[in-house]
Amino acid sequence: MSESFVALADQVADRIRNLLIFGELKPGERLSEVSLAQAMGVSRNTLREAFRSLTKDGLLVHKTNRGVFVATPSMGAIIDIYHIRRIIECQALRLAHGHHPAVMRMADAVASAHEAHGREAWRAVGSSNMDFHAAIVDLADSPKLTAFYGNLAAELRLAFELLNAPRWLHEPYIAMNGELLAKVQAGEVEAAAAQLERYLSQSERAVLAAFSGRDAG
Amino acid sequence: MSESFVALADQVADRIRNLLIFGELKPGERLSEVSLAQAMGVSRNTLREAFRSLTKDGLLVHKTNRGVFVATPSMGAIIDIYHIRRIIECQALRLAHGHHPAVMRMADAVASAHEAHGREAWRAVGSSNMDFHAAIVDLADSPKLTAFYGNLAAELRLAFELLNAPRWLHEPYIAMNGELLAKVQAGEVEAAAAQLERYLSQSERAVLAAFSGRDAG
DNA sequence: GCATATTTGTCCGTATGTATA
DNA sequence: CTATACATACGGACAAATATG
Repeated sequence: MSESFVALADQVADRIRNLLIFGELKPGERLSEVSLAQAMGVSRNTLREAFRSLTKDGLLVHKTNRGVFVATPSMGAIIDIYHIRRIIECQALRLAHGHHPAVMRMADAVASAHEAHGREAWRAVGSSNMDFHAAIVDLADSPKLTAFYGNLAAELRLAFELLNAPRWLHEPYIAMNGELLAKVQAGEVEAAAAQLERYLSQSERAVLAAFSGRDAG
Repeated sequence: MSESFVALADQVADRIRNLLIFGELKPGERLSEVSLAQAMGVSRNTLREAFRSLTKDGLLVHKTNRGVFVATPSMGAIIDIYHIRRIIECQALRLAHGHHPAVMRMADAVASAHEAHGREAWRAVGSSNMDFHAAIVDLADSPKLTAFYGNLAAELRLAFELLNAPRWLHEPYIAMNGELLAKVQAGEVEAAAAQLERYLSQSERAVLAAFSGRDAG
């Protein structure tokens, strides 16, 4: 349990990451060194180390002599993320065999998305959908790719938070995830990859549309 | 020129990165906070921030209460890296069109590899080869993917350094890079992708063979 | 455009815990 | 087992840059 003791700065980074994921820190918001350090009960130096970690992950942006801010995903960043997702996720599907342990995690994600849909818990639907795609990436059996994808997903989460339309963003994909899962379980990986390609393009268009339609000023 | 002023910790991280790339810091070596901070003329706090950056990149590993060490790529890590390279580079090739600006960088890399080969400068051959593959990734026009690939390449460089057989590791691929370039320029992207797939598998086997054959104790 | 307050960037001293000889 | 060396973390200090009135 106390096996891998993580450094304090890493704990702080994790706490901030959670604040970001749960939307308690809004994109664009400035994070004061002194205030946050005091609020979290750590020194400024420790907090700065945590900042550096999160900046590397693209969750915070660092402006010299001005401080760190919660990253505000740009349209270009979103296009980039979906572009990479098409490359990585579709290829991971092609390499998949139906009895890979990650397939069970895909099934679990579909189930919990359905359950959350019944409760009209749209943000929970979104989380399940993201679990589904993380499981797809895990089909590739690559720790480094999994970690990289985790960063992309976290940044995409910020964009979803910014758009603040969880039902519109997540509901349409519950059924599609189910179809995708069925194809993978049936071993029709090429068909699954082709469908995911269209799927991701549709999702990208929806996000970008919502993005350009937001407070246009 | 002084447009983007980088923070001191970033400058320090870059300097350490260069020491790693040029093999002046060997894999497994420990980096003392006090010594290095003094040697580089910065405070320990600043150095620790740099350490955190490089640890995120996988170039250094952090052992709690023991300090930071130059990463020693494991066999598993190398397999992972080649696995990801096949996914990313081959797909980037498939998406390429022959007049993409990155194609010129591929050609430049082939030319400088030939030039270095004439001088029997094998490490320079290796650098050119890596430039060639970085250019392939740039065919995908994805800043985040380019950055991610840069991390993989830096870690792979550590492995090459560890093996210390630059000619054996790099010479065989000069010609292959030329063939690959020709196919891309001719628009035969699918053939190029197939060839790169075999190419990378061969390279992986060579690296792993050298890896298991090194000081087996 | 100027003076002032705030905040970051960086460094130092030091206390504490942990690992190793 | 003791001693030493080192990483870890904290708080204070000051200059430089930025924001504010």
